[in-house]
Amino acid sequence: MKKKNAETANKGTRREIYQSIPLFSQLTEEQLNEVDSLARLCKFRKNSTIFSEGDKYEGFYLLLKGAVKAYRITEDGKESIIHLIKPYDAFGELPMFEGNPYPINAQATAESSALFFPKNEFLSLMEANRRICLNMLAGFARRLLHLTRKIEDLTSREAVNRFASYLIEELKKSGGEKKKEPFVKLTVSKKIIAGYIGTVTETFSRILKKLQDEKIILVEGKTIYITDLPRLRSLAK
Amino acid sequence: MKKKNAETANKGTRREIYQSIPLFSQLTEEQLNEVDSLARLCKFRKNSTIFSEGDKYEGFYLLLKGAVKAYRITEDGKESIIHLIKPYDAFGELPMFEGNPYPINAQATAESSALFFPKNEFLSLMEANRRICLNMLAGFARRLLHLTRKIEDLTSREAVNRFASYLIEELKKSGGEKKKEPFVKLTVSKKIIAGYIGTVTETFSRILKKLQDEKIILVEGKTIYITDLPRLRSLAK
DNA sequence: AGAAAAACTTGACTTATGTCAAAAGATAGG
DNA sequence: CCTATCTTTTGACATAAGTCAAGTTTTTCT
Repeated sequence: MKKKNAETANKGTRREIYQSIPLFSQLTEEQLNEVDSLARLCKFRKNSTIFSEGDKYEGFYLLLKGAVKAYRITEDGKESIIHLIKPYDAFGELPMFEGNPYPINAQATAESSALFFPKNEFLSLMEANRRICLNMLAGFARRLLHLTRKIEDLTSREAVNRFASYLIEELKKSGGEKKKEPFVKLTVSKKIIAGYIGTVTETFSRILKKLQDEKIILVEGKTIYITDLPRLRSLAK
Repeated sequence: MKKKNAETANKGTRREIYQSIPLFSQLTEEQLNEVDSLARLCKFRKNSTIFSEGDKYEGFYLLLKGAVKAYRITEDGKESIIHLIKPYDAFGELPMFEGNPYPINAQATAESSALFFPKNEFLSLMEANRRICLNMLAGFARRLLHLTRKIEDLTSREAVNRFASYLIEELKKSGGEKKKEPFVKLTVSKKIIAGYIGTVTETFSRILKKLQDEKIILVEGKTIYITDLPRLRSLAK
């Protein structure tokens, strides 16, 4: 069966995966083995819910493949996207330290697989491993900084600028910055991106059109070619 | 001299202060002594800069008295307020774990005093004290959650609603929720609050007027009386 | 392949909110 | 106590962006 294959394949390369994740970097072989012994592989079909706001907290996840959106539903029924989770990002670690239920919803926006780390076991591991504590603190600090920047974005700039920032960030992540014809492949729907940059699909659609008219980007389905990186940069400021 | 007085007075009550701060709660007497031996009392005059973006990281602060704003200046010269720091809040801890300079500016918006904890000494203390690590993780987690909510606010709601949320939060903090005539005393200028809720003074001024016209609040200088808490709550949703 | 459901685009309209300008109030220093 | 500075208010105006509605395109599923 295909699934079994994927699973064993993953097991073979887990070591490498762990080492590329900030949370577990700087751990010894032995410590990585301990970490690995806690991990449980989970698969999620597209659109399936991983956890919901208010669910009893069980532990956190480390995305291996696919895409996950972390979101909340506001009182007036609108969806607010907090985070777009990419492979090798951890999610759902926040409640581990305060005994509260999950504070947000997590849904797979594509066929995904993730490692699950159960709360209590992981906490014991942390008790014994200061390195993991410090790494996790560093990870939280980085995220706090990132959110801080996002707030800045939301208050001080317009949707076009926020999208420009988003594109450049994505470009960096994919390493396609230096190519002569840089492009970004959208891994999630435009609706989700719109939500993430804090606007609605209609406005997002108009932004794409405007940027195309000005020959800054070229949209072909889910691929966005950046035809004028300097100007995109200046929009992102 | 007056300063000396204040200093010794603070020293006498530091124990209580530490115990009321989440970061240091659950520490033993002995551990608190260690913490205290690192702390250095600092005074800041109104409008003085505590640290600036890009400054070499030295350590973090714990505000005892006064008020501090954490902010950044965006490319186009506008100020984006990230955090309004109140007594017993810690600030400037983020870079401790990654060796980067201060990522934001901190300025006293009133006569303030704070305890300073130097980075390296505090890190050694953390090495020895898992409890502090876990408490700090919990603190970071709480702040991440808080920022998350703030982002939600900024994207999905209007300035009036954000201000209603702000007022209710302040009311909670001051414990004046149950009084028959609840009120909030603004500790910072309206300009700063406007920035914090993501708008400009003019809009903020209009919001105050509108809420007064609707007999939801009554503004008297720096004091805001809440005359219709249920309706304010429904605005905050 | 073909139908049903999503996802996306486009247009017309409304509105919250930012900007500029000017005046009124409040505050602090000499 | 008075002047200079800073904060807050008010008005007029411009505009980014949300909403509603109706298409069009793409994806998904049988």
